[in-house]
Parts: sequence; structure tokens; C-alpha cells
Amino acid sequence: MDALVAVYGVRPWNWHTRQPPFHVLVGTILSQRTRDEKTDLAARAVLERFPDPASLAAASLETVEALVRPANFYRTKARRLREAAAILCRRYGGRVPESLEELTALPGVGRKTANCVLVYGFGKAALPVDVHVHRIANRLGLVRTRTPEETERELWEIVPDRHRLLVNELLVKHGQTLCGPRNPRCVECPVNALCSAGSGGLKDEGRAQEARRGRNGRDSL
DNA sequence: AAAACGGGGGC
DNA sequence: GCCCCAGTTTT
Repeated sequence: MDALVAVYGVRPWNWHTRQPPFHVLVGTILSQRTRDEKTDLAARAVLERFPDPASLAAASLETVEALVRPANFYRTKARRLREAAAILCRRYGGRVPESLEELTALPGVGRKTANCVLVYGFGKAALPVDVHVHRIANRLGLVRTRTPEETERELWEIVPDRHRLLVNELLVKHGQTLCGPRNPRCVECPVNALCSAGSGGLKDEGRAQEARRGRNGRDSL
């Protein structure tokens, strides 16, 4: 497992479809706006102590907060995790529901997290489109969309179904490494020539400055 | 459509 | 010091 982490960056909470849905749910909530390393620490800590919804729901908030500490938004996430676990016990007999609607009704679970559970937990066909996928797909000119949900639909149309998840993850990796929100490293980019957003980094200066002007602490295209 | 949540690591 | 982080919820 650690070798897989080292080589591919895969994590125990999402590394393939046999991972228990509850683990994926916990790990993915913890991963929101949080780097993989810190997500990993928090997810291992929580799941080792509370491997099922019943034990997590019964835990004290202080205990969960302490375990979730390495992740960002740890107070909010600890509260949501415990509430979600309680709902799983109360309404679903301690199981994780398998529909997008039921999942997004859980606290802390939006469209992206729900799709992660469907894909990595249940092996269903779904596309967890995050900010990276949304940004990169637009920069490359694969889609022209306003929201990640639109990007999700558009990618379904232009990528063959057997390749969608792979393409999705590759776009994430590209966004995490070379093609960040503010300063894309176009000179080093292997798909520079195919990109409609900037060639040779020229158009990037303009867009980077534009993004900087947009100033409210949030990410933008 | 913004703002709040929320804090450490990188440069 | 500013940028970045596999988002979601509330104003």
C-alpha cells in the first residue's frame, strides 16, 4: 500500500472500488479542500478508531475533532462526519445509500463527494468532477462550461465510457502539478500545443493577472 | 453570487 | 506575506 502511495499517490480511502463505501465517504469528506497527505493522516486515524457508522455516531465530538485535526475545517468536518454516521444508522440501517440524491442529502456531501462514493465505494459509473477537472478541461478546450456539474455532463459526451474515470483523474493530476489555478507552467507542459488557453505561456500572463484582479480569496479559471 | 469554514506548508 | 488546497453550506 505504501508503495502504491509513493508511486501513484493512491490512498487507502479511494485506491480502488473494493474499498468499503463508508471508508470512501469518510475519506472523501476529509479530503475537501485538503491536501492528500493531511487527508490520509486524518482518514487513517478516524477509520482505525471508528471503522463503522455506529461507532462513529456514538463517539464524542471532542474525540472526533482530535482525530480529524490534520485535515482542514476539522471542526466542521468532525461535526458533519458524526451527523452523517448517525443518519446512516437511523435511516439506512448502518449502510451507505447508493443513489446520488440520498448521498447528497447527507451533511457534508455535495455532488463531488457523492460521486466519489459511487465510483470508489460502489464501482458505479460516475464522474467526480472537482475544481481541477473543471479548470483544466476548460483551459484545454475540451469543454466550455460554467460549473463543475456542466463539465461533468460535457465530459460524459466527449469521452468514451471506459476512459472517463482515467481521464478525470489525469486532469486532476495535471491541475495539481503543472496547471495550477494562478500560475500554469506552460513552458514545461507536454500538451502545450494542444491547449487553447495559452501557448508558450504568453496568454497566461494576461489570464493570471485577470485572476489576481478577481481578488476574493477563491479559485478561478 | 459571495462569503464562511480553517490552517499549515511551500516559496 | 501570499498562494495553494480532489468542496459544501449558508447568506
